[in-house]
Amino acid sequence: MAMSPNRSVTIKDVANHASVSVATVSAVMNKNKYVSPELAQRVRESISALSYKRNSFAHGLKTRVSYSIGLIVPDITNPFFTNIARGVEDVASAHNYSLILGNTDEDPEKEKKYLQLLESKQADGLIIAVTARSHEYLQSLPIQHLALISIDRSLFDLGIDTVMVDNRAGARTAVEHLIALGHRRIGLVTGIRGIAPTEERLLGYTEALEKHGIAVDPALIAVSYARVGGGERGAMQLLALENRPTALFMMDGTMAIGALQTIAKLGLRCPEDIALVCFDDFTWAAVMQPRLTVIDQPTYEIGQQSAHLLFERLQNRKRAPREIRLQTQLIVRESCGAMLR
Amino acid sequence: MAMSPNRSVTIKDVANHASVSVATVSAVMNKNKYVSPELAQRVRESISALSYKRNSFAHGLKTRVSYSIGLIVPDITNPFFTNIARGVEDVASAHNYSLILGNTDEDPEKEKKYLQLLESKQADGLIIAVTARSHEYLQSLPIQHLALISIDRSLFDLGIDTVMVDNRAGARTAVEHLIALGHRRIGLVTGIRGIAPTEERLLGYTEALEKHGIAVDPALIAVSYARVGGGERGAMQLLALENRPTALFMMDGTMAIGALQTIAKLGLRCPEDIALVCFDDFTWAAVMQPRLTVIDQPTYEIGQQSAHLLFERLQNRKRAPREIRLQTQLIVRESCGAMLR
DNA sequence: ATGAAAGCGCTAACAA
DNA sequence: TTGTTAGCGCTTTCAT
Repeated sequence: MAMSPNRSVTIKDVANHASVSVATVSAVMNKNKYVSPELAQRVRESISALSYKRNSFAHGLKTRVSYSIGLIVPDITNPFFTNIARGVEDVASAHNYSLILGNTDEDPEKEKKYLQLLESKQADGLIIAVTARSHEYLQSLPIQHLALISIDRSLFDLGIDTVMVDNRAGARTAVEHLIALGHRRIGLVTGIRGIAPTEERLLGYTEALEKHGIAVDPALIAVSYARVGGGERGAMQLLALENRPTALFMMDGTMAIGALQTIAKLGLRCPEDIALVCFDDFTWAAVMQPRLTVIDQPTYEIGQQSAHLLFERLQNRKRAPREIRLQTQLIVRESCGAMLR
Repeated sequence: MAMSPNRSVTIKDVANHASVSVATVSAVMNKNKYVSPELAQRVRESISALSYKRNSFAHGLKTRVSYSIGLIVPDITNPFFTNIARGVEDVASAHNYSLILGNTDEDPEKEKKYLQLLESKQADGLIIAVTARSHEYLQSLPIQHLALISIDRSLFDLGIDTVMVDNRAGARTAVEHLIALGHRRIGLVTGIRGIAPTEERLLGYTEALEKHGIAVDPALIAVSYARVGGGERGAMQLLALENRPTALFMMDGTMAIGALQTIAKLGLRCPEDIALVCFDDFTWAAVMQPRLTVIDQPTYEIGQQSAHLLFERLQNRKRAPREIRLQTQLIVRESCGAMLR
């Protein structure tokens, strides 16, 4: 597609300009051999005079390192992943690595496509929130080449470094908070099944109910997807019930927005008629109506830590896989109704 | 940093496996030469049998195209840029290009660093929201190599394709809306100076006031930066005035969040005591308190269009530079006080 | 219709 | 201490 542009400055040009060999130029650039101060100086001057920049194709062809890593998430537009991306990018950039971004929309086919792209680009590493049942692709990857870090979803069983949140505890906390507030019929709107956050939060929800002797009513569990529209749909399903829940636990922040809209559309009030708690905090949570009670996830840290893990592994391929579980935090605001007391 | 991994499958392996020459393999991959159907088939089988993926270093070294483009924005965490990124990524991905992301935080030094990174990575193109006065770097870039598209901020004067919004009209609309609502003392909180959105919106603000015979009061203009904290600070500066404004026009959505918080902190109500209009809409605008009256920018489209422009230019380096101005849209909700009537 | 081989720009082993 | 050169995997001209 792109037309071939004219030649740019090569290491040979620098060598000629400084009247040294290309090996010498290479040596000063990589500081991996002794070069006399005078020559080194001359080379540096030529480099800046010609504003030479190393061709990373040639460099990578030789060394097999690309100085770039991938980040594959379902949707960068979800603030949860936006903040993760920022965290990853900040540490990648500090290591002089560049970040290649991909959105899967939870579609295994798109995931596969990005994986192949990154493989052919020889990315040194990859941080990925895998889609549901995508493990077979991962297995077939030349994993020894690509340092792999799983985020949000666990691949620890496959021996892959993982950074995620304690979903079960988070969900338990949320539901117990609602129970403490007197709720017995607590509706749950989940994201897609088959990914760790959904399954673990589901478990936490169940545990909390059982612990307090409340039977789990399958009718109160709506399976949906992590978008505003998914929240609207899931909330609608539950609130349309004859014997509708008095509280809603939404598994994702974007879904909580949707739930709020559905509640309003039905002419109900939150928290007076329906209490609401959700995962994910927002920068603007304080100016929402009602102000959301949330299970806050340390999003930026997830990004940071996963990138750290990645660079660690790049340096030591054989260290044992690690699973980092970050803690969530209940932030009580208005939507749960606690302020009503 | 990364250790050298073991060899992967090369074109030579495929050639051996299919008992043909590497030239033939290359020909079937690139479909640029006649290859007999039988050989082509054999090659294709070998490729998938060995799950061969072309080494993009070698490919790029030869062809000088990297199939990757850069996107440099101030902060991906600002929803305005998040949506742009999604738009860019979607079309890049459709072209089998990958997207390299960078955040500048409006710091010209960071911008320079990314520019160099992308140059050495031989990115085929770059979509950038330039920082204030960064034009000298851009000039020194081997622009003939790198297709450049400017977004949000204009570089059209430099002959560079530009996609932006009609800031002046947007600001005028916002301010006239406030004037129509009876406001005379309209405070303005700007982002950093020296970038087109700030300067053009400032112009629109001034024009609207003058058109209605209202003198521009410099005390009502606070210069700040596009973050929640920047909005808090800017709003505080204006609301602390003895003769404080009755309405606030915030140049950015994140700043509007900050303004709302400041208004609340001062014990004022929006819109009853202070009316508010801002640039940028949010997915969750409908569930904010108050619901924000905004000048909506077509963020996703900015991303899409800029990427289209980029691929267009990649195909035709010499077409005349184009400036695309997208229109904004006033969305009247509660924060302006229009609903109070 | 297919293959041999040069060469893209760089690194690193080896020579001098 | 510095330079010569092979070769990374691919594309493409030129032979055959």
